[in-house]
Amino acid sequence: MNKKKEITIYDIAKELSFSPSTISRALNDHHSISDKTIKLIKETAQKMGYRPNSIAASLRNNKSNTLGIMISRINRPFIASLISGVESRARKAGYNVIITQSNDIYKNEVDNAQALYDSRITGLVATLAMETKDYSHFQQFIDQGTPIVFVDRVPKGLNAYYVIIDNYMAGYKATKHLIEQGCTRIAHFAGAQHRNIYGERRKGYEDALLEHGFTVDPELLCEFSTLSFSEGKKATKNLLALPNPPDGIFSANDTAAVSAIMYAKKHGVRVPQDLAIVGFNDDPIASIVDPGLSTVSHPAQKMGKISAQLILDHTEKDDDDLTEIKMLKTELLIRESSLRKKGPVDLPLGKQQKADTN
Amino acid sequence: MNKKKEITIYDIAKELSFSPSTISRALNDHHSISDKTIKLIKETAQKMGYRPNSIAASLRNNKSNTLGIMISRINRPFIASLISGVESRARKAGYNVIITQSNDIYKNEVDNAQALYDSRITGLVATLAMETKDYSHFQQFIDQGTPIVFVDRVPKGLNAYYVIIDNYMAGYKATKHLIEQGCTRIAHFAGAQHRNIYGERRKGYEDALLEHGFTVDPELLCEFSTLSFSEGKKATKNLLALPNPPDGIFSANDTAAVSAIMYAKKHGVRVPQDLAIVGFNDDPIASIVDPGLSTVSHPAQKMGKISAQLILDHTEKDDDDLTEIKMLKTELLIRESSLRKKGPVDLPLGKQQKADTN
DNA sequence: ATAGCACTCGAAATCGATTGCATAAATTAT
DNA sequence: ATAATTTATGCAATCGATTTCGAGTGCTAT
Repeated sequence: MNKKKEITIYDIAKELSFSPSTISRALNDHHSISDKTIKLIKETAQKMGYRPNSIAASLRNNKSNTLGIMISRINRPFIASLISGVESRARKAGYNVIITQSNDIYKNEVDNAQALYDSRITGLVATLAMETKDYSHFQQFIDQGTPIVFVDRVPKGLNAYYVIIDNYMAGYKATKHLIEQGCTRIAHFAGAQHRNIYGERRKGYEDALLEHGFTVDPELLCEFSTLSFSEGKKATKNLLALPNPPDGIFSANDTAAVSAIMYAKKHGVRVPQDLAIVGFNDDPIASIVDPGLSTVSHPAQKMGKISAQLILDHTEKDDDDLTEIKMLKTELLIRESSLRKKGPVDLPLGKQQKADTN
Repeated sequence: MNKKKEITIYDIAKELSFSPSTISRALNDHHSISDKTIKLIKETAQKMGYRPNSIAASLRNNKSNTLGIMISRINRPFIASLISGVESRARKAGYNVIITQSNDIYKNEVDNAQALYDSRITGLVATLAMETKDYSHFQQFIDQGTPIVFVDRVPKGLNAYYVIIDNYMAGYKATKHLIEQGCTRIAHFAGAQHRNIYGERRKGYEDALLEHGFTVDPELLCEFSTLSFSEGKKATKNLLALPNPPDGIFSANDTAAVSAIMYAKKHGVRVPQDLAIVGFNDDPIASIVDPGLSTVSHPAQKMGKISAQLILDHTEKDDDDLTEIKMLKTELLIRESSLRKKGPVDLPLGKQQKADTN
């Protein structure tokens, strides 16, 4: 092996006949070292090719300059944006970011929690796996005073920060919008009901119906386990085969909503005239599908940045109270998939396209 | 603060009147500790709530059980899948994964390289920023014997592993397919030419044209800096306004290709009859846009897994030769955007849809 | 002139896990 | 029965940076 020897502060100390303490202090701009000495030491360090060993520093300081992320799967637009936000904010502050994905499996989430704990992360940003119903694997972080920020899919009642959106109101507004567009039988594609976001979106849907004089028809309420493309397709098929099919669908995500649009189109059901559809998330596919999918947009990147910031701020405080809840605004983006009435609408017109590169 | 004291192997040692050495060995199933003692120590560790401090282990072992990832931006389907593959393979082997994104900016890439180096990562998986032309920030890893796996967007001539696809052949086949579909004036949306993937795709395009008796018309060669949606739209507009507009486009990514489809549709140009289009990557939008976008699919997740595996395998060898090149197969997925001729085609029919969840 | 203070810097302990060397006991081989 | 192993464990150094005590120098104020 041809490994070059690594330069440590001891090497610099020997070179300059200083003590390692002085080197360390100089490199960290400690006030008790003269400017001249600091300059000399930094220049020498540079010249010798010194690079700090952050592992050693982490051990000594008992903190790792690392944030941990627990998510279901990276390969989803909302999640990718969330991570992106966490990473960019964290790195600006000199923190690394470790990612772990559960693939929505509870056991993976527990294992990942162990791995992140063992890495002595400074803080944790977590969205729950679809399966997760027990939260005891988070207790170790709380016991150690390691701040947790739960984002989007969150548990109830843990001593942690929360960064969420108002799912109830978003579901309410989306359904109300469909009603205003003249829909009288509105179906709902719902996710697993023990997960807060799906339960709340559904509640918003139901309340909007009830407040406008409709009833909640169980026939029109489709509960999905994953809200996948194929699940959406199958549900759409069933709905359209009903003796009294719906004329509107509010889907708890865009994937299932898009599958509904595509199925409907293929079978001669006009969107939005025969079937108006609203999704959730504003994934890239929402602005690509034809007709464009009306949907609820999350500020995903922003949620990530805020999550990272909460942790960074927390480490500078000395109290261990962290019950702050940040609820961010969503926006109902109205595209063609739900726009039946011409003329002015009292809601903002959604963006039609999104730029992206590769 | 209410932090519980952390349990270390010293605490276990005191509790059981063993030495810390014995505790350490027992927890690692060292052969020189009796089964009985191992069992006792592990049970006690469990009972006391012991959790290993991987930072301390990393310092002592001078390796971190961490892989580093350098990518342009997470928020792209190909990249997200790549990361997903690295993460899942790495975690199975007990490694953490640190992500860094450059946003295609050279300076960020250099800074991220420093941060990853300072974290003493076991290995690095990297795809280059669009801007990057100088590779000296990778030298420090090579000097230390830290393996680098370059994926997709790779530099030339560094002592590293490579995981790539045959961009030349993919570009050649895509163009040939358009020719076979009857196109006679085929445009190309090209990316920055100093980046290998875009240069190679273009070369494949040009050679396919030449070999089939066409010439390369500079008017039809559009070089993009980012291959974004808006860039694609503008280029399509220009092309269609030509006195002699193209009847086919091979785009080096899907985003620009989809923008071309949407622009053409909006302006009464029929796809594929008047304008056949092939993209690259098989992003989710490719199977959502109408007509479905023919495209070249990458095995992104697999590339990630292979990259992680190369590093894991490398750490078990003791030679420092790492010039292995893995070239993976791509597949031309033919959808409606390029399918002019009915009847049998000598290429496999692409998948029409992809499932995803949220 | 001497106490008081600011400024520079060093010695040594510390963070927690690992491991080469040494030791002692137990088992096997000759 | 004695030598040769094997088994089981401890001591102490080590990884590299940080930090608590000090200690020494030079300067100002009284």
